[in-house]
Amino acid sequence: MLDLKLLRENPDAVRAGAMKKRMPDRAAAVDKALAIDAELRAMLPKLDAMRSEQKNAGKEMGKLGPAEREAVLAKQKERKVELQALEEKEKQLRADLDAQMSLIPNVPDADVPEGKDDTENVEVRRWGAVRDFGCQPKAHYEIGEAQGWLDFNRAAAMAGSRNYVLFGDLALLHDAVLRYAVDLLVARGFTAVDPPLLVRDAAMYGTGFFPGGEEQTYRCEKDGLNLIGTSEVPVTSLHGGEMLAEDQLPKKYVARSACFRREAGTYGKDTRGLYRVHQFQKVEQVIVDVADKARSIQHHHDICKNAEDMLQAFELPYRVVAVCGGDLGVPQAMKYDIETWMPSRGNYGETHSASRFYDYQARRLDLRYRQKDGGKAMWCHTLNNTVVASPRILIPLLENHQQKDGSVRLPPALRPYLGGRESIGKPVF
RNA sequence: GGAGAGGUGGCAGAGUGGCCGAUUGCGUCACCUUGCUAAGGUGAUGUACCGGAAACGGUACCGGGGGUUCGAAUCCCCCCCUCUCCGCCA
Repeated sequence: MLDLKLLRENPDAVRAGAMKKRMPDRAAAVDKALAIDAELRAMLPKLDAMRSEQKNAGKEMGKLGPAEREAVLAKQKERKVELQALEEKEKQLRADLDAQMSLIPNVPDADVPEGKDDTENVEVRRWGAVRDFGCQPKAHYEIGEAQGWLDFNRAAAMAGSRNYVLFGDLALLHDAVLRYAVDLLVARGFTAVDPPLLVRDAAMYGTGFFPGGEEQTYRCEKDGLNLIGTSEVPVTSLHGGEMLAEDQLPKKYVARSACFRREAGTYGKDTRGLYRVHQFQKVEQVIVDVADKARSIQHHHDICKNAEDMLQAFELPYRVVAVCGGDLGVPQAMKYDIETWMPSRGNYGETHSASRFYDYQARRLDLRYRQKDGGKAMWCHTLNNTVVASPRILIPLLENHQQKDGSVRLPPALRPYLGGRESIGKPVF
């Protein structure tokens, strides 16, 4: 949610922001919101005055004698009818305004590149040399199925497409990367969190996934609950409705959770393998801090570095891209994606997504803090980034570290999590 | 699933129809006093919105939504949440 004042003072910037995100419908919400706001403001002074009159006259009544009382009472009843009509109108306008406001996207920062979709994201930096295999490397699913680590058919039979079963050492590797990610972040001062996976609409709305993301979300209609697509939702919502003290900030959380996505509208896209699946595990970093743009940007770099350090420890080549306007979501002000080299795709594939929101989520979540020394109540700033999402990260791990015989070398960082072994798998090719 | 008790400001906790935007305590801030790891005194201290250059004035908000009433934190209805007891259960 944006500040209504920003909308009034600089509607062009907000409208241009929505257009930069390639969301013309949402840009239209700016004008709708302003029109409703104008109508509301036109009636408010009159409404407030009427209420004031009504209130004062009512108070006086308590002190009046029976005769005068009758006269005032009659007058009051008249006013009441008039007031009720106005209040009905006010209520409607406020509801409409709120609906439009919740559609208006966060304004992308100046450092967000222009562009229509992910093909126009701009590379910021690159790390690691892409390995020359000297032959066609195997895809992760070829290695995984040959090793008996992966089964898509049985998964599809019981759960539908875009599902998988991990077995044996791959299941252990899956757990190892997640555990490594949690340990890394805990060592850097983050607090581990195990959050709810089923949340109310308010949490989806508060983090900006609703309205708009309903089609991507599994919903338990009976209970009015939603399966999270990322632990960003419950973790950012943790302090929703609270008034934090400035010296409690920043809050730095690292959550490991299952994530669920319907992937509606992606039929025929990334159908093979572990890239696009309905259910996965993710370790997510979330920061809640004071309303300071420079600090948000610093955090943004820090959480990117956390993810990059992990990829470097995994010895996986990656690049960081600045996500362009057209590929940016509704609530983000700026986003970096980290893409890891995936030989089977012959390209970098998205494995991480680091976003900063400023106070956009905090306003929706009613997430505030009080400034030190008796200062004002302020909306917090929020950020988040993937540390690791698996099984997607298993794609580059298997493919980049595969050996000729189909076994997979383990980077030293992961060995302690797999009994000290230097590789997994037997010769299969 | 059944029975009961509750949800009030940063926190604790009063308030059962008008004198309540809300006693009081704690916390916080300012000033004063005094000094010896401290204490005491005085005052200020919610959020949002509207009008205003500002001072300030006004309105709304006592879990959420409806209703009764001239008037609701207070009465009625629905929903949500928390706690206790019983049942069931990984």
